[in-house]
Parts: sequence; C-alpha cells; structure tokens
Amino acid sequence: MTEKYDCLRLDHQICFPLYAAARKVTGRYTPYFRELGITYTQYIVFMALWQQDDQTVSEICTKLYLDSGTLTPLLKKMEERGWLKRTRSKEDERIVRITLTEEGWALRDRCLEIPAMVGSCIHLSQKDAEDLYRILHLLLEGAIYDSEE
Amino acid sequence: MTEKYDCLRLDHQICFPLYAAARKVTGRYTPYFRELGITYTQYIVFMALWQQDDQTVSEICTKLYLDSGTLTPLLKKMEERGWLKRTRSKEDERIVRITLTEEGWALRDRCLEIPAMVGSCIHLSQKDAEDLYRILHLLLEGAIYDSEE
DNA sequence: ACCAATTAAATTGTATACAATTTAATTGTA
DNA sequence: TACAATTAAATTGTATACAATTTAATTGGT
Repeated sequence: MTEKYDCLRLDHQICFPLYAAARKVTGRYTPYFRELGITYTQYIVFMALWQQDDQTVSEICTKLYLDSGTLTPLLKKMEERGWLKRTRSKEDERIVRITLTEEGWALRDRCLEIPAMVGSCIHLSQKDAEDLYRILHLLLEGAIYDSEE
Repeated sequence: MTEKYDCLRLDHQICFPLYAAARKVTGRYTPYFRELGITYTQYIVFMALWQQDDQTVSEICTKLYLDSGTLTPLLKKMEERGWLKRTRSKEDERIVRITLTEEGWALRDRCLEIPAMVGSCIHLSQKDAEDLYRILHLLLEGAIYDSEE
C-alpha cells in the first residue's frame, strides 16, 4: 500500500544516500590528510595538478566541478603554504595559471599510499565498485539534464 | 602500462565522482527550494521529521549522518522561522526534542512534487538507479570499516 | 550519598560550497 | 575605432560540515 508522501521518505530518494555516502567516504581520508596538513578539497586540487601541471583556474574549476568562489580562496591559501604559484597570464590578463612548486610535487609521494589505505576499509565487490563508478560518471557526464524531456 | 601514480588520478578514485555527483544532484533541488525559502539540509531535516515527528537531536543526527555542530544552529534557525519547536525534555534535561509546527507540516504538501521534478531530469535506467541506491546503502550501512581486515 | 565516567547539546574555530555581484580585460561588430 | 557583450577571477554574503572543546545533566560503582 503506497502512501501519498512516500516520495518524501529519506530512504526513497537517491539524493540523500548520495549526499551522506559522499561525506562518509571523503571523511575516511581526513586522518591521513591531517598529518600532511591538507584538506580533502586541497587533495583534489593536487590530484588535478599532479595529473597536469600549469592549468588555469577555469580548467581546474571544470575538472573539479567547483566554481571560482570556492577555488580562488583555496588556491590563495595553497600558494601561501608554498605548494603552488598563481601567475596572471601575460597574453590575457584575465587568466591566472596555477603551477605546482617543488613542495607541491613532493607531497605526491606522501599521498601515494592513501587511496589504497582508504580503499581497504571500503568493502565493495569488484562488480559493485565498477557499477558505482560507472553510474556516478553517468550522472556527472550526461545523465542529468536541465529540464525533463 | 600502469604508472606508479595512477592511483592518484581523479578518475581512478571512487571518492571524487561520489563527492562531485552528490553536489551536482543536490544542486538540482536548489531552484525548487528557493521558492519555499528552505535549503537542502533543511529539506532533509524536514523529511526526517515528516516521517516521524518528535525526535531528539541525537536521533536526527543519526538518521542524517550529521553531528550536533551542524544541526544545532540549523534547528535553531528553523525554530526562528516557525517551522519547528525545540523543547528540552523534563525527564532528562540534556535531551532536546524536536517537533514540527503547523507551518512545518504545511510545507510537506508544497514539497510533494519536487522529487519527481528532480527525478525527471536524471536519466538513469531503472537498473542503474536501483544498483546505485543499493550500493550507496551498502556504503552507509556496513561496507565501510574502521580499519582494513 | 559521593564522585568519576558518560552522555546530549551547544559552542568554537576552521574550511568549504555556491549564488550573486563586481572588476578588469578581451572580443566582436557597426 | 568606439563600445556593448562576453569572459575570467575575485569578492561578498549566506549556509553548511565537522573536529575539538565545553557545559550541564545523568549514571554507575563503591
């Protein structure tokens, strides 16, 4: 017997478990980050830059699905810490390029074990992990439209 | 040919798509919430209370996977708006019980269409949606342990 | 009954997120 | 060439998250 308000149950929506699981999983990284003095958001900025150095703020925004309101202060803080350099482009003064310093590159080796450490605490079957990964990428890359069709 | 640093690629970790997809999906609710004057976090507090009124702060914390540091100020704000009442328990003065007001209950009908509206923008197959839901619940309810085993 | 340990909320401090606006630079076009 | 439109970052303001601490109340053991 379905009820009028069933659609408003916490356990009947996809958004809530997504929101809660994301916080739970990213939270598992925190203890490892603490000894490195970084945060989760800084970690993904590092990952973007380790993968490809010298990117514009916009490029990093796009890759991380974040906006300049979040990234600008974060990048400034990371520059103060000596991990990266913010350089306004000569050809187009609107653009700020982000490049890692030696110190920023050095953190890479210290993070190397973290994904496996966190991964070992997450007990999903190979198939579930692959499915989760695949479905999340659907959500990120095309499954969400601006309006119903 | 795998590379030493492959594990640190943004697209090789489950945490990042989870984090990004969660923000993307909850962001789809925002336009609907705006006309109601609520936020996503307030919405899930409402869902918890519509499902069962008169809960303690701890009970809500547990259900929403949030802590009192997040919920206490949120609940105070919602009380100021007239949506709920915070009442310290007579039997145990440490406990604060949360009950909805008429106004809080009235919002329920105004939210009724939102899940379907948002859902219609998210194009996942029935099977993918079910798998996603199932796997996220695994993560929330048991698949994550304190240490490797 | 005493009091250390525990528990429930609240508080404090730091770090995001993101909408909306602003600033400064560049582009496109009449 | 002017100059409106666009673009890239930065800024402003509001709302979470969450670790760590604090406060006040209750419990459990002697």
